[in-house]
Amino acid sequence: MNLEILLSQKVTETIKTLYCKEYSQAISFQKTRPEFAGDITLVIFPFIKISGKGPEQTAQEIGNYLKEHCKEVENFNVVKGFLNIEISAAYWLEFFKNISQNKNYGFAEKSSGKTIMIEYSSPNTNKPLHLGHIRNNLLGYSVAEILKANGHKVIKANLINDRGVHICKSMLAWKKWGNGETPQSSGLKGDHLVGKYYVEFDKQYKTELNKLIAKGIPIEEAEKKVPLLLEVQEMLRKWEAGDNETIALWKMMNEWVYEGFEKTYKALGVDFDKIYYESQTYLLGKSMVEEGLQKGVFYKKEDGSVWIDLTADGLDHKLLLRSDGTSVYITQDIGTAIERFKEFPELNSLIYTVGNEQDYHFKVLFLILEKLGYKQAKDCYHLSYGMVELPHGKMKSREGTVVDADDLIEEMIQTAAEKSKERGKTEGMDDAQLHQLNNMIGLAALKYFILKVDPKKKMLFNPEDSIDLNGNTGPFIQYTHARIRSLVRKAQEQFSNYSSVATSLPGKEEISLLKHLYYFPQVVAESGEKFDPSLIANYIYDLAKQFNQYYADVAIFKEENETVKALRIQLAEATGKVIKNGMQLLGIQVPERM
RNA sequence: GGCCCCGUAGUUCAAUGGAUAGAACGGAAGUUUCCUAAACUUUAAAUACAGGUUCGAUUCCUGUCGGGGCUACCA
Repeated sequence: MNLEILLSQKVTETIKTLYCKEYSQAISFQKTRPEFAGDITLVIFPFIKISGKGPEQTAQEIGNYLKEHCKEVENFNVVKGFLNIEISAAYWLEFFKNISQNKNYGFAEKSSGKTIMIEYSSPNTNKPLHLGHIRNNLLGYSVAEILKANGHKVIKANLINDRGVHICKSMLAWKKWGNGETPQSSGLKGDHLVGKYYVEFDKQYKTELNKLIAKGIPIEEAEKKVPLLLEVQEMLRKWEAGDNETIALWKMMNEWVYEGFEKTYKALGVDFDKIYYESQTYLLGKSMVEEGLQKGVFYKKEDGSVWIDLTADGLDHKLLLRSDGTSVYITQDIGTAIERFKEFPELNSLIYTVGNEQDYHFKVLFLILEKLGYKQAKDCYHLSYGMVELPHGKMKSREGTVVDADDLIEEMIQTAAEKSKERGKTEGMDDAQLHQLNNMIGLAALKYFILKVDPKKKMLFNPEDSIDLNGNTGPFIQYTHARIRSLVRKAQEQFSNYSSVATSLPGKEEISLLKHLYYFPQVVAESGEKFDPSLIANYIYDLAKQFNQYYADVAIFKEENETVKALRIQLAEATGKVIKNGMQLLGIQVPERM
């Protein structure tokens, strides 16, 4: 049984017996700080009103009672208002027997019966992916894995932003200045080729804008009159009208981009169950605007544009349809959401993995869905993550201040390869194995670097210093795993008996590792509730660190007592398993040797 | 201007309202006849400022200062 639940019951019983009062509130425990003896700590302050005594005396009394009446409690000590409880080695041994037999330790055993759709990635098809997208993809993928581990049915969705004025910008620039360049003719990856023209558009736009400003036209007015902008708007109208030539160009360029994305996704190790295209959902959004108008939720201005008044909810007026009848971002999102409600009536939750710069957008979106009468609006959740910043500020695709995803992945693999070579511990591996290992290590460094940070917080990436491979990093954890596997291999060769059930009581060092393993299921559950992979990342790091300490302190194979030796090897093996399972939830693979 | 988020060692990150605020990198000093030194050990170094709430505040509230985002007929 779970230790906290067990002790909670005992404490409630204790209070009742000692002080003749019911304590109905939840009793909370915390981990005992390492500088004190004990495994788990009860904070006494909430009980002093009931006991009518000082914290130390209350703690003594509760501790005495627990020690006498609870066989799991071996001993206790009191420091100020804290009751530090030592759990018996016998309890830890029982616990260990359970986890070493459970292959999926930490993961939910039963289905929760819930279905959750998580949307992530959602790229625009006008430029290649950059570091910001990497955070999005890794976060979305990891949260999906974590939710599965919590017993939910998960649908991973990718909504491709394949249409809109930004897409037309790349198209127009290519049409004007591309001279028929293709991925084949240029040797460029498709998404990079298209991105090149997106940047080109911006460059030309600015040139034209400056010409207008030089003529003395006020900036605000000039911005709307740049010929290139008028052309691109015309192109969007043609696209929405189904103009053959425009559609053909659009299809061709989007195909280039998809081929490029496919490679990046594969390199990152992310995947999807369901792909949506905005080009196929925006019309539904438009019809929803009609519906909203009829219901009186929306209103139309004289110029024909459609709006919603959200001032009563503390927000602003929001545009839903342009005066020329074309749709905007939120129009499409309304359509997509409603389509999903209809397609998956069983959906318990719909999670959008999108950066926090869109907090306002999603607030508005969910409010509109609610006002349109969709009760599923309350099941929608914006998984809002912080931006990845560079030392000089935000990344901007148009201005070319981006860290390209493909470049960064390649660079990390290179760094890993150099380090592997330098260490020279991989002899006996053929080229393919070595390549696979370096891939694994390079990606672990990148993924862990991003996922160890609380998703809600913005994070900084400095391209000048490459991502570390030592310290609190993915490769550190991988290394610990490789060491453990090496131990286990050796045990299998030299000591065939090691896998028999452990019978030796764990010592102090073993218990501190066991305590750590004990918390894994709780961490998986909490990270699932909070949609926060960083909890798992930090947990695994602490576990690996603790194991390395153990490894340095205790010589496992030197131990003469066979049952003690067996316990240690099994403990190492269990630790390796938790590391592997935890890293899997982060989308990170761990090697058998490195 | 309005709304939202954030200020923790030199740097990058931790800390359900709990004990002496943890790590990593970088700095200083050590550990290899022993299971993988991508490791381990020791060490210096931080809660922007001012109030409030309480047994107790990095955490909650108010204000000041500083940073970022949104406030587009961009997405």
